[in-house]
Amino acid sequence: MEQDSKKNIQDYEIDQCDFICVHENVVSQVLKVMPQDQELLDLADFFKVFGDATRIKILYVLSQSEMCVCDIANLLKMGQSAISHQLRVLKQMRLVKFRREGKTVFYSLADGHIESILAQGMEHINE
Amino acid sequence: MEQDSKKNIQDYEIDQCDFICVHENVVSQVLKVMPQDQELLDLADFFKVFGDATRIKILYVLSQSEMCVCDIANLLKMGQSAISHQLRVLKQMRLVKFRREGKTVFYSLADGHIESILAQGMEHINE
DNA sequence: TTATTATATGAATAAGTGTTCATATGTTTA
DNA sequence: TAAACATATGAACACTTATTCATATAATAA
Repeated sequence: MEQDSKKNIQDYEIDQCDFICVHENVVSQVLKVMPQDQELLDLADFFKVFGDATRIKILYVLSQSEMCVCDIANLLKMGQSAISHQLRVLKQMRLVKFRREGKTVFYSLADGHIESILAQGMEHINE
Repeated sequence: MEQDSKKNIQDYEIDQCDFICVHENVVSQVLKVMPQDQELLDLADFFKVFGDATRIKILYVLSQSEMCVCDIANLLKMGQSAISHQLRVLKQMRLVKFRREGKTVFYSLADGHIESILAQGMEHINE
């Protein structure tokens, strides 16, 4: 009996640690409720967009006002190309929207989520 | 008069765009309310921690239950060292806390903010 | 003490990312 | 039409970062 039980436990265990130190009950319970791998990858990609100072600054200034590329570049004291590249990233992740007016393109935040997430982040770091 | 005005405008403008395309009123207004540069850098660093699939997964499993390093490694099918390295990052950003029990170290989420931010991210990507 | 186990960490490597430069696209004005 | 302007984009380079490997540290058991 003792031996059978041990055998089964080892069958479940993956060889990730060199030795057996797994709390089976916890692991199997959490495995059940784990979202699909792809969803967590998407979530990481979403937050990755916030994880860059330039993009954070862009999002912040856009939370104050709609703005064209050149305005943003001037505000952040950065090149137009750098800003344009980052706006593309923000666009792809649907964090900003834009409208064209002649030669100028005005960008703005896509929705209220963005400001809300920024605010929560601020709360955390100011604790 | 006309000339003086133009001169002043150029004084304000930074040479970020090749040509003058700045909306001065917007730019100067937003400049007033911009947080300190360091605060936005910290905010980016904070979100950077969420911008990695491994760390997102760790945060997710810890949102379900306190867990030891080996448990996490098994759940994510990754090496113990990789998990340990990432837990250090999470620890430094005060996203997880830990308690020692003999040889084992149990990690858990530092506070409720974390789950809240994860949930908001999920909302956005599931739209 | 020594052996075993759980975790931590430094170094190395591979993969990813942000900016710059040059240039292309698209719009307006002359 | 050509010239000027605002933005977009591909390529290159420097920089960052995640994982692995080997090893160190720390706690327990023999």
